[in-house]
Amino acid sequence: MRLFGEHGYRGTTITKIEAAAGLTPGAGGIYHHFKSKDAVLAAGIERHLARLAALRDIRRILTPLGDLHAELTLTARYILAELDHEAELLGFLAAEARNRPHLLADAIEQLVKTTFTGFAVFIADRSDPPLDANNAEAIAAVGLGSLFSSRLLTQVLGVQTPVDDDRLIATWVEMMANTMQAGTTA
Amino acid sequence: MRLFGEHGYRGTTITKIEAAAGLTPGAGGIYHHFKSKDAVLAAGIERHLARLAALRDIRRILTPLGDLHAELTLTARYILAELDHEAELLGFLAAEARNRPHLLADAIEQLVKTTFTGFAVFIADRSDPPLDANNAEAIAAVGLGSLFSSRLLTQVLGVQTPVDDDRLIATWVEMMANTMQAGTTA
Amino acid sequence: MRLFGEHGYRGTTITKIEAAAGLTPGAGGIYHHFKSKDAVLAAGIERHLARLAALRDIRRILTPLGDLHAELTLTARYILAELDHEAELLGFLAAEARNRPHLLADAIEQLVKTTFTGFAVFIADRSDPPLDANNAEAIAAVGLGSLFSSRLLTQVLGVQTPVDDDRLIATWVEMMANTMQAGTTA
Amino acid sequence: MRLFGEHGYRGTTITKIEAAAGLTPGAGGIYHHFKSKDAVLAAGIERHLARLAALRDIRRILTPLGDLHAELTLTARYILAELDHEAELLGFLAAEARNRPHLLADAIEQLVKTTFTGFAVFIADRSDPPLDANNAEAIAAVGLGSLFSSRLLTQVLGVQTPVDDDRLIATWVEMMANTMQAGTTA
DNA sequence: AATGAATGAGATTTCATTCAT
DNA sequence: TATGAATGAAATCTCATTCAT
Repeated sequence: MRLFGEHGYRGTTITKIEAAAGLTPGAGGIYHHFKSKDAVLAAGIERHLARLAALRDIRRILTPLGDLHAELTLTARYILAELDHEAELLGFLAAEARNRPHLLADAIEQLVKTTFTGFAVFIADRSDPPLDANNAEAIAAVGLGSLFSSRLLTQVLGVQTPVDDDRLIATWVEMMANTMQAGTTA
Repeated sequence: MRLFGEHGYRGTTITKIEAAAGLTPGAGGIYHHFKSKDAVLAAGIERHLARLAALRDIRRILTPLGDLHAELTLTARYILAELDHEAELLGFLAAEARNRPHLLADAIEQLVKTTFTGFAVFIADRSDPPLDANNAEAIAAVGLGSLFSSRLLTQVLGVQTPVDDDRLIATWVEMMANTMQAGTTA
Repeated sequence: MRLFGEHGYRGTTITKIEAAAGLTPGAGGIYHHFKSKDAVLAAGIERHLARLAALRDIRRILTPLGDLHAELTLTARYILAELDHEAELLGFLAAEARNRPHLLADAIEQLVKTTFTGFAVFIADRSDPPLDANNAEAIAAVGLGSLFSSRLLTQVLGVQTPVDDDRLIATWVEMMANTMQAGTTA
Repeated sequence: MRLFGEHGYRGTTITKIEAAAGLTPGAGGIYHHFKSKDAVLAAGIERHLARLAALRDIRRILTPLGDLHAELTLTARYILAELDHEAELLGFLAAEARNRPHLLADAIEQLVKTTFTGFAVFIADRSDPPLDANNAEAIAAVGLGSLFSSRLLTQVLGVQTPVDDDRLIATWVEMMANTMQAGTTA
């Protein structure tokens, strides 16, 4: 998966995979373990998905601490950490999402959608006054977008953001908390 | 560039490019116009960069209208429109950023950094009370991130976001305005 | 087709074909002329079939000469000559008929069936007294079988028959004429 | 031998043979029983040859019954039955005769020549008036050819003959008897 | 400027065979 | 005797690039 993440599907040759796995390069040794190059990738994605599934429900870490700022900070840190942990998968998704949708649709679903929904529910619940689902969804989109973006820019596009994590998180928490407490959106 | 954006560098064969350009596929006709496949790509990127350069300074559209909400709405629309317009380039960047950094480093700089800096200056100036550069930068990062993310997710990862543009922009404007007027950050 | 006839489908490597065609062996040059190895074979078979089609109707050479012996001798010579001419195709058919029925079904039809039917009609017509279609068919099967066999044994199985063509034909003509004139079959 | 007959030499992989033999496919288990793939085939052919050797002399079934028609019918049935019984070997011979003559030359000799010689002797003896060896040989070639052909066409080329066995044999017996009793050949 | 044709390099995959366990 | 694992060799096919016309 490291190779796939770094060089994309085509760029990751069977020969390189074999070399990286300690097999004689070019001897076709992986074919005793996987049916095809596609199958190697599928197995790699599967492994990542299994891990993601274990952490599927973001709400598990969104337990009320009584302090909204603390909760938001924790959430932000958690999401960034997760994205970092799945950097390989993310890089690969970015490079190949349009080429191999069949393999990746599920991976993307899990990486993005559940997080999004979970966060929207959290926002609706913890806002004061409580927000309707529509507004909560929109706020979740804006909020998560900021965090995703931070990693997509660096990990996918290779841009170095001029704001470090601590500052980003602090600002983000402030903005989210403001929004959830003022609670007035269109 | 459409081909490069859709299929990546390796996936875009010289033969396909020739076919798309009205030359006989496989006859090597492009080599009368470009020195190599790399040169075709470089020229394509160049063209996009030229266009971006013309729009380089986001501040040109951030002229004070007197109404912060209106200004922010305009800004958001403009940025999303720009990202849509450069979808091909964006797609290609995502797929190949790690493979061909030499060609793309500049493109990315221009696409992201200038927008970012310009927006940060706008935020610093229009906040009430005025913010220092540090805080403005962090807010710009969060704000722009949301917008970038919206396009990166759909165009690069192929995820369909459950919030449409109008709602996203409205919410985003609200949050940004709140932040810029309350002005209290860590 | 010579190569396919001699070494079968798998035994005829693209590399050998290229070498035989004056291309650099192993450089994939045929792929500018044929889509795949299968297509090379298909084109070869097509060419043979076109030739067979031109000679499709054996009855054209079975014109009445007034002399049954002469007619039969001519027929035998003609059929053996045809089989010799299509030796490559025949060899290939024998080697691959069970592996690649899709490509070869037509070829076999033309090589065998039309000859068979045409000959049966001739027998029915020229027998004295005339024979019904059933009997004529059976005699055609026995008669053509002898001739086919002579070539199948040598060309396909590599057996050298101890009887030369002239003697074989003379005997065959005698037996056929006997049968067609005595005319009593079960 | 079933595999070799169905898929040819190259098409029959060691892996398939192992699977069919109840060994773990791909583990190389046959190499404890045979030195090489060639040796597996050689042993298979050997076994068939042993069987053929037992039946080597067609004359054993050509014992005079006093009734020529009956004797010929029996002979025809016997030969067709033998060819059916050795269908696997026959199929393999057709597919590989030109590729692996070293392994098969003997097999073919035995399958064809002894039958041929035996039958020629029978014809010479039982004809009335007795025929010289030359004529008998030619008649044997024509006669056996019809029977061989019937099986070669169906088993090797996959052609369905429009004449069933009973009718074929009846006609064949008639023609052979006619010839052996009229006895006038060129 | 365009094309038909070719080619070196390299990609994925298959397979007979070997070998330590 | 059987197996998991590996490997050299080779097969089909792709592709960027060149070149004479």
